[in-house]
Amino acid sequence: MAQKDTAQRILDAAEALFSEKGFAETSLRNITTKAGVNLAAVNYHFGSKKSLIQAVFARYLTPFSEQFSEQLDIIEQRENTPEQLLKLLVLTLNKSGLENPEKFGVFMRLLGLAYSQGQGHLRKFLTSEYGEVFNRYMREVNRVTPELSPMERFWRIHFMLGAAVFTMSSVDSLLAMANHDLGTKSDVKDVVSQLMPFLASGLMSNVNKD
Amino acid sequence: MAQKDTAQRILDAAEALFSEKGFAETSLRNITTKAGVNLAAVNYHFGSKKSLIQAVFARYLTPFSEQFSEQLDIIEQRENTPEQLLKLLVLTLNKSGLENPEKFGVFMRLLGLAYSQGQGHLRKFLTSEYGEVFNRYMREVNRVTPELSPMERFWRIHFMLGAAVFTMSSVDSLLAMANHDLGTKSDVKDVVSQLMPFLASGLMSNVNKD
DNA sequence: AAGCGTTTAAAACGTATGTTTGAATTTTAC
DNA sequence: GTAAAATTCAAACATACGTTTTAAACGCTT
Repeated sequence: MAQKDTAQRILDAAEALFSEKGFAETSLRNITTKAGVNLAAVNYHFGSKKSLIQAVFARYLTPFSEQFSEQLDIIEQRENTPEQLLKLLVLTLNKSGLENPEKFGVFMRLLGLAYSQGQGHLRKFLTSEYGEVFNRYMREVNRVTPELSPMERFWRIHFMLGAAVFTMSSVDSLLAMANHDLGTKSDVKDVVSQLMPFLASGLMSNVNKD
Repeated sequence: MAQKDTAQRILDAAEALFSEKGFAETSLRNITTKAGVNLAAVNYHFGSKKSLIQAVFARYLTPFSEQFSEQLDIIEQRENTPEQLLKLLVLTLNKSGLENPEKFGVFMRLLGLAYSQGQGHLRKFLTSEYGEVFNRYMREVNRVTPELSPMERFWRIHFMLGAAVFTMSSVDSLLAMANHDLGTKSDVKDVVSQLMPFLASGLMSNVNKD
């Protein structure tokens, strides 16, 4: 293959621009210019803009879901706490190429976009491709929260998802704001370590734990 | 004025389409067709698409922020609890034309879009127009959570914001999903009454309250 | 080094967008 | 009732988009 990394360059440029401006607001000309490749290269390597969007997600999610699946094999065979289940998530994120805080923010922003700008084709692609692993995780959540009614559990999960995705989507700008206004020097790790007890506390709200 | 409600019809159509598909994905031709008005009417009445977007937000936020400001006048002169401050928010929402659960979902979805698809001009418009009221509310939050460090408070507020906006953005489809899967008959009111203790619990996580 | 499949390149295509125009129409005001 | 102003309308404008096309350049195998 001549200059094998053209597809990679496109993916890099696309994910950066998507996470900054969204899918519809990012043109193929934007992407190819930033990537330093010809306009037609996108359609040559990926077929269409839609497929490119899916490929951007797949590059993150495929290694993640593989790692996650392995971890699920383990924890499915032991008793766990809600905190452990949360920790498993961030641990797996760190193990699948997302240890870089910058990459992590980009990924979460893309995840947020998948929800807010979900273009139909993306929703279908994600659930058909990664739905099974997600369901396995949810089964574990059920196991560790037997005190919650199905309705309570359903909504609290979504509250948690919202807090995580929403905050992490703009974690860089929020960090800049916080560090400026409060004179601190926090980073993404600090935010995550604040987020987890928040989520755990919300999930177990009104549940007597002793 | 000839047929005074043309601007209103445009706003109605625009807010519905924006909340469904986002700003960039909604064309002026979409909007004017749905509104049953001429294409040029948007530019005649609002000047541009950007101004139309701002007008859609203003129609909700201006009455809300007025109501909210009055409520702040009251609670600023007494001691409050975190729960009361939360309740004040949903109470004011109900008092400013958002008591209709359907409208409420639309508004929250727009709010989510303002974050994820924030087009710059929107961010500037919102902070310059409603920033002051927001700051007054934040000052009250500071007062009722003296146990929290500024950093803890900052992040927990954003976690709460995320949980609320994210969930309420897609509250209709989530409700449909929940009611179908769990065989329940919940509505938006029920979700809000589940959300509030979740948020309060997260906000006060690790704070000894006795 | 010749040939062949793969990749890049420039250009054009068709379509859709936001906006502007200028005339027709309606409403308002006197 | 008529002139003036405000509004509607159909049409065209210029621009940007995703995609396709055709030819040139490249890399590998023989």
